[in-house]
Amino acid sequence: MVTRTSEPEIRVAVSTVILTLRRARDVDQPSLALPLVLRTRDPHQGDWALPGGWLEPDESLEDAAARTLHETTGLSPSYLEQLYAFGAVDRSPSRVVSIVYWALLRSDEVDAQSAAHVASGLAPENVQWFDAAGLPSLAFDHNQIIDYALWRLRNKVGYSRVAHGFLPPTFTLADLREAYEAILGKRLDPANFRRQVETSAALLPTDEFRTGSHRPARLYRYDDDVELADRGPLAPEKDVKEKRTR
Amino acid sequence: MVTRTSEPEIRVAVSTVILTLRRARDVDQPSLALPLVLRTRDPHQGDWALPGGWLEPDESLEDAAARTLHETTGLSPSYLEQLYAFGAVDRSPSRVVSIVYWALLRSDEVDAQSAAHVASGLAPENVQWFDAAGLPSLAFDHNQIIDYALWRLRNKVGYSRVAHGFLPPTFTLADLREAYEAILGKRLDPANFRRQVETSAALLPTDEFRTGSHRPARLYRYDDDVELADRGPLAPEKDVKEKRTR
DNA sequence: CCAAAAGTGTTATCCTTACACCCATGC
DNA sequence: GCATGGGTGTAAGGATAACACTTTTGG
Repeated sequence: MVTRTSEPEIRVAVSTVILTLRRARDVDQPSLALPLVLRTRDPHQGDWALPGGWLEPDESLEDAAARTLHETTGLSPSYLEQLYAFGAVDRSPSRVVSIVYWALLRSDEVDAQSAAHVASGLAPENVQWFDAAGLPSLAFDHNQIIDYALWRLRNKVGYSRVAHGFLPPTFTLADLREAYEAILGKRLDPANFRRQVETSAALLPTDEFRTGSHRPARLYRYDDDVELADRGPLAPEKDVKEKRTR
Repeated sequence: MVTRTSEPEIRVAVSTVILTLRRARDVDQPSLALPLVLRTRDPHQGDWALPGGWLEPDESLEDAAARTLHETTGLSPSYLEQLYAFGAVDRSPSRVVSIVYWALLRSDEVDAQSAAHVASGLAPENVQWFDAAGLPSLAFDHNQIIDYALWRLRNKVGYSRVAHGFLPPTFTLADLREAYEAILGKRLDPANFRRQVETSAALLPTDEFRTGSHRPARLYRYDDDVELADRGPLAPEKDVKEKRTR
């Protein structure tokens, strides 16, 4: 067996596709949006790119994703999961292996965290939010990466509760359905949607109702006790900790 | 924005969980097995570990997985897909980010390639095949990694044709069903299984039959023209090339 | 003929889908 | 009242699962 040692010219970076569901003015349907960072140096100077940065020796991949995302955008996601490791030789002039994560965040949290980021005096002028449909040509292979993240989100919304990442602790079934519709890009029957989420038993009804227009709608919350094996043996540590303290 | 540069102490490794379906003596049901390599140095000297090695600067992640797998075991898989990037700080004494792949290979190819590997004079005594059920305690986090690979295989067999990786070009429906049964760990109704794969339209019947015992069984082959979006926008390059030359 | 696997038929059940319909509130 | 979204009912269609049954070979 030949023993080899890695050369230092391979660097490890992390990037994050962080999505939110925002309701544009004069549009009733919310749509997916994500922040991009304007590159201020080569390679790809002047192009938009995913927020990210280099992996530090003393932090895990997920920690690095959360840190670099926060440093560049001020955001702290409500959901964070590894997407894929991209390592083609020619994806960057120097050799970079990028571990990409995807994340979700409520739009009101985006607003609050962005405001706090601006108030802290850091430079936000390099960050801009784009509608996920109709992106410009991005730096590196980031268009392909975002396509893959959106595909994963569309897939996963069917067998997990990732939509939770877009919603406040309590929400109406119409809120949940709107999130599903925006993710899947198609309208869903309200009656059938209600029965499907009810039989899945992942939701708990509360005694509260949202009033303000027409018939009040019951508020629901997610049942944290429901086991869902959407990540298999790679259980997120957060869940484990939550269970321990219960 | 703070600019950081990665320190050279982070190294990138690749490992591969390569599975085969082998029929043990005196057992009618085939079972999943995988090769492990005995570690000859610290850390974890004397423990069994996944085949792998360091990423070289001029090769892609997938190329590195195929190369290190071949160097350590002599095997060339029929199916190869990225599994996950593992990067916990404490998973190794030095900082190593491991990009792990999972792969499939027919047992007769395993035998042929292993024999060729031995004949070429390389050291095979460090490699041993283990039944996927009932592994010993392995080096690093490799037990967890294998659990995740098996989970992915069980999931993916339902909506893709990964089972193809265990089968020769033509095969009977009983062959295919045996592969599914071994992967899923449960018996399947032959009648219903037949109808499911027939309606999925991923199989083409041939004019040949396998004889030798009882009623001859028709041989089928996979229909390469069937599109399956099991990897989303990350289409393997092999498929693209095949389409171009068609 | 007999055993056993290949292959077909049938039925119950569940899930999905489409859509009619009633309910409760703001205006 | 009436428009509108919240919520229930219902029936058709398809997928699944269980299992009886027929076919075709080797011995």
